Amino acid sequence: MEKENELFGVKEIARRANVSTATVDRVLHNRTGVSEKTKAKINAIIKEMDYQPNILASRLASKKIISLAALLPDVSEETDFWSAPLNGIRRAEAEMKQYGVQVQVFLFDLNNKDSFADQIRLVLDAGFHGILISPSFIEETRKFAAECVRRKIPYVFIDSDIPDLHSLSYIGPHLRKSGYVGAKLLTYRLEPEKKVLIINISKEIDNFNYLEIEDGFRAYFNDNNQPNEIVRIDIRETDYQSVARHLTYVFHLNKDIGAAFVTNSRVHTVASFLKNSHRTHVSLIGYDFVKENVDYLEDNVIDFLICHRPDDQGYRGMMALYQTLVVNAPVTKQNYMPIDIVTKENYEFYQN
Amino acid sequence: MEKENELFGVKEIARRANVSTATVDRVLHNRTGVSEKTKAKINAIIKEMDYQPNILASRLASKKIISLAALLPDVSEETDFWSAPLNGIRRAEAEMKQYGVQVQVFLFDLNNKDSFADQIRLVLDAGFHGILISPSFIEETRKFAAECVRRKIPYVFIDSDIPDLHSLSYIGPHLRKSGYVGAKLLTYRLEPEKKVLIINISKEIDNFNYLEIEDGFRAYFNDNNQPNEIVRIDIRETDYQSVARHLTYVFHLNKDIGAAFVTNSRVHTVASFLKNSHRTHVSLIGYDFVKENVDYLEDNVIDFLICHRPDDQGYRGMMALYQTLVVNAPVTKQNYMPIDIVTKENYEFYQN
DNA sequence: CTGAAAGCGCTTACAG
DNA sequence: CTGAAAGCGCTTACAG
Repeated sequence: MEKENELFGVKEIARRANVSTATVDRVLHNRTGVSEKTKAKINAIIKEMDYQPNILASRLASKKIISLAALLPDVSEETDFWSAPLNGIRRAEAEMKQYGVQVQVFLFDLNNKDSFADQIRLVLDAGFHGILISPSFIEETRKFAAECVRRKIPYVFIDSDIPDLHSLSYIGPHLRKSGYVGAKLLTYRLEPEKKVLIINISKEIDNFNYLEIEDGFRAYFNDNNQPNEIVRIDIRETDYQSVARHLTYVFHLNKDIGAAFVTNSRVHTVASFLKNSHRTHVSLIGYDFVKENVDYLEDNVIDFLICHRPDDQGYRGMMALYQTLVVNAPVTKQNYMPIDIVTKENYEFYQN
Repeated sequence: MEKENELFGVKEIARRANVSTATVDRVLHNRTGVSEKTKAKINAIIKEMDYQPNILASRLASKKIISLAALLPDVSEETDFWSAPLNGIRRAEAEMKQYGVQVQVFLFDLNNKDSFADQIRLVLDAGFHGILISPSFIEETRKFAAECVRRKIPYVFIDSDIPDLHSLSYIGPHLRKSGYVGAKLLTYRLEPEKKVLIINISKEIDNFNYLEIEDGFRAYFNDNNQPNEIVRIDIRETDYQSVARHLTYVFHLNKDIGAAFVTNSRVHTVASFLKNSHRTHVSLIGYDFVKENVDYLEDNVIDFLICHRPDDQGYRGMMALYQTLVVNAPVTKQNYMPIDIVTKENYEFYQN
């Protein structure tokens, strides 16, 4: 007598199709070596059953380990911002380890384009199954993306996006909107005759991110007919002395600056200047939950910090790779993070 | 010849202890029927190996399904707030299904204490392995907790906490700090001679949550020597007519109210009143990302909404139960959610 | 192009 | 108190 009860999963498919489970497995994973005819029959049954593979069993049986790489800027003296995404990546790693997924982290120097290119080489040569990358330099990233496409390796961008590069997913802020939010906060209590200062502190001349933010910032002024005059300054040296020198000059030229907006995490340098020069009445807004900035929040020199959940970016970036490579589930291409507003009063609950 | 290569997991433990894997399994799960001697020997080996069980294999082999219950207020005409935690719970459910975990949701009427008690009965009688609950009514929750403790069922509170009830975890806001943040935002551009209005709209007279929030709100005024006079009103009927009547009266008595703070999600009712009575110059802050409130954000009547990631609360609440029951990992007892500030400019990215 | 058999690391009756 | 054996739902050589 044959077994009467319905079997589960691949066995049931095999029974119905009158083949072995090995053949079912081949079809399930699009492997070669199955006749079109049996393939069609099996696929029909899979559809009919609305078969959902048991990932537990799959990962348990498969000895193949999946290896993911994460390519991020190193934490530097200047900023520990990137420790947050790294945390998120580690969190994802812990969860995925169970499923036979390994994670390797590669760090580069944000002030050194060559180190970025070098690490890309390393990652590419090591043959990872999926890659998370912070696309800090455009041209190098472009080459990287082309190579990944050629090798069919999925890759995810976090923190900033370069569109049209066919990344599996972008996970990070909508920078333009983020600048828009900055402008709202900055003008919320600003008197109409006061000037507003946009400060851009960066060694990279052509950083597209800051331009996006500034664009959004200005858009808010237009959309809301804000009368305030906007003054803008680019500072190419990031050390305190240089920043202070430039700011002294700007404040000398413009007596009535009521608020300042810094387009990145270097806002603490400006805070330091404002404090030293007794200008803490100037509203100050900038980016990122890093220690130096939080200290100036605490000190009432920085009014608001805008943040984009950096740890979640790392976590979700890795999970996006996991979703494609392990679960074989679809992934959203654009994942804009919330634009969080951090103040002296709520920062203690922000980081988890 | 014996097998030379080291085995993995339970097999290796069994080999070293000279017992069968069944016995190892018994020790691993604290089951009865193992002599103290072998138990000690096995435990020593487990420790020595720093053995980590493979949860995949465990869940796959075990036919036992784990069932979790979630007990939440139903979405009502008044508010769809609770759809967000429910979403998070569903998200958790989808992830846990793989591991043989089932989730069942029980809904009660927030305006009906009896329905809360009824659902508690149902949940308790059904014999779930773990329970997530929104402890909306104190006394009933107290009884519920006692019963769970007696039966050794872990339970998690979300959204609001009742301390000293031995819940596995609380996941939700620090209400006092949340009120504090509200005060900061409310006073940020408030002129010193203006009055501030605290509005409490709730049928429940003794709702401890609102008192916590108000306490934090007032604390900010003290800590920062805010000169503004605070006017306070309790409204026991939640319909628009009643609210409008009360507010008309308060605004009649106090000509110089510059800002209003509503201690819950009914802020949209106040917004509606302010708009209808042409008082939109009054700054307005309240709670929760619900449709009606977002509409008034969009309309510039509500200035800020404070939110505590309701979907994450549901998700993390279920995950806490999963951690104890399936992974057997420790769980943080207090999980304060971030106090998020939502504005017209950033709300579109808030909900995911 | 296809299948029989072993195995992933656990758990579960069942028998003693 | 303990163990042999079967099995969870897949995947993987290996053989044909």
